[in-house]
Amino acid sequence: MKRALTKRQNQIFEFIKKYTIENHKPPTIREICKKFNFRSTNSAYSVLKALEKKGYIQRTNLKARNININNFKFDRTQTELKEIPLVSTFDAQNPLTMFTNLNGTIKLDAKIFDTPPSFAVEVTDDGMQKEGILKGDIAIINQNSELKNGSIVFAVIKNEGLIRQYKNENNEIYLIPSNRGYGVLKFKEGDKNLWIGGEVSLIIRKLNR
Amino acid sequence: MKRALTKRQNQIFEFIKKYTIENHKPPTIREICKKFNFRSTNSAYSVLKALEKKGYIQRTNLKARNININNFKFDRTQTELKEIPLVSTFDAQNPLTMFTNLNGTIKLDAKIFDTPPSFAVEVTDDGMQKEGILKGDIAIINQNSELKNGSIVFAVIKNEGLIRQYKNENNEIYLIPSNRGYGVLKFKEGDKNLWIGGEVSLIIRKLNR
DNA sequence: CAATATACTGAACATTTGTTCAAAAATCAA
DNA sequence: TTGATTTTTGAACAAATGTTCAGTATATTG
Repeated sequence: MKRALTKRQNQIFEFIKKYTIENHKPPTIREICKKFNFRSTNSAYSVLKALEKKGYIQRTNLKARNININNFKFDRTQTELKEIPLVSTFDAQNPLTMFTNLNGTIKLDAKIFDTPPSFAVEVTDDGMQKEGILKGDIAIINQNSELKNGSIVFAVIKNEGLIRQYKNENNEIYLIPSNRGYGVLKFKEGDKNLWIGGEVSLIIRKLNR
Repeated sequence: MKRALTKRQNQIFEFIKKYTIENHKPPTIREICKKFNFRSTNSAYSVLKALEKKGYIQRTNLKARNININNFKFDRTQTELKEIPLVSTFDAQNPLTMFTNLNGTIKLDAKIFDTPPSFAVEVTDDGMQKEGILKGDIAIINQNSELKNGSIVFAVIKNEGLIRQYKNENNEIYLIPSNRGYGVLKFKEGDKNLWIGGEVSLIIRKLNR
């Protein structure tokens, strides 16, 4: 059970939340001081320490604006949330433009991942149907995991995104569907028209849509 | 009209947006440098200046993490988390005992549900494989939704839990697998050995276990 | 072509920001 | 009351972060 906050601690905690919402970033210690007319930075600093001790925020030392507000007020277990963008436009030659037109974000319990995911994408075809990955599913992609033959990956071909099985043989990359109705795609390593976004680490399907 | 960005400027701009979404604060100049393997902080700094000049961001001098993205939509809606129990023992005659021996809990972003879910359960067989529900998946169950013929449900038969398609005809309940290797189960309505836990509203699958 | 913008390096410097130490007063619970 | 926690001050220090200067190189544009 989380310990209750004192009046002052709550004032400062509320200010931090408000500031973060309004400014898209947490305040610095001195900004807190200014708000509450503190003459010493330690006034705010010690309250931050108390908030951290009581589990309301998390911080890492020596970083500017490093207040992370814990979202779960009623939880005993410290749950870390990972917020990831849901991408909807693709460009193999400019993968980063994907993050311009977002379809919102998805928050996921970080503890269900071994390594943090990078982004989410909606599955657009039934090419991996036999693997149980269906059109309309949300695939969570891990951008940094090492690709092995057999990995299920998210690949962008020109302006289209696909989920396929990955195979690299003799500097040729094969994108293999599990469903016979779809063809195997073959690329030379380094082909500018192909970008492998990463490995699929999680599938989420909402039923009854 | 905003001037177009160069490739590099766009890469960095997109990184800033992604970072901000994920971390609820903009990156520092040195964090940008690290991402792009810049040896000089001025590499990132000068791009920031260019982005500002072209009207994509705004900055205030000498402040840490002082990047404000213009016209950027932040999803600041307070995410409500729903914590649901992951059940692992079943008893059709005493359904509530399921919640005594929990296998932990799962927290999910409430906004992805139309109606709040009741509990989660691990799928124990491949009886619904053709529906893309595989052994080992986590099924999120909605206890209160109305059952229709064709609904995918979680059913407890004696001490076993199953995911099946539901059909009620002439006061007989049929539990129908999608996979031929499994048989159709038939029960009289009111049979104490059968308890329908609810409708499956979400499927979560972790890959690479 | 010349001028301008872009893309980087490297090193210093200035400012902001976080941290620590010492201390005192106020508040609160046992 | 006593002791622990909280609240605040003040000063100094350490680390992070932003800024500037000088220089190289390439591409772009009028």
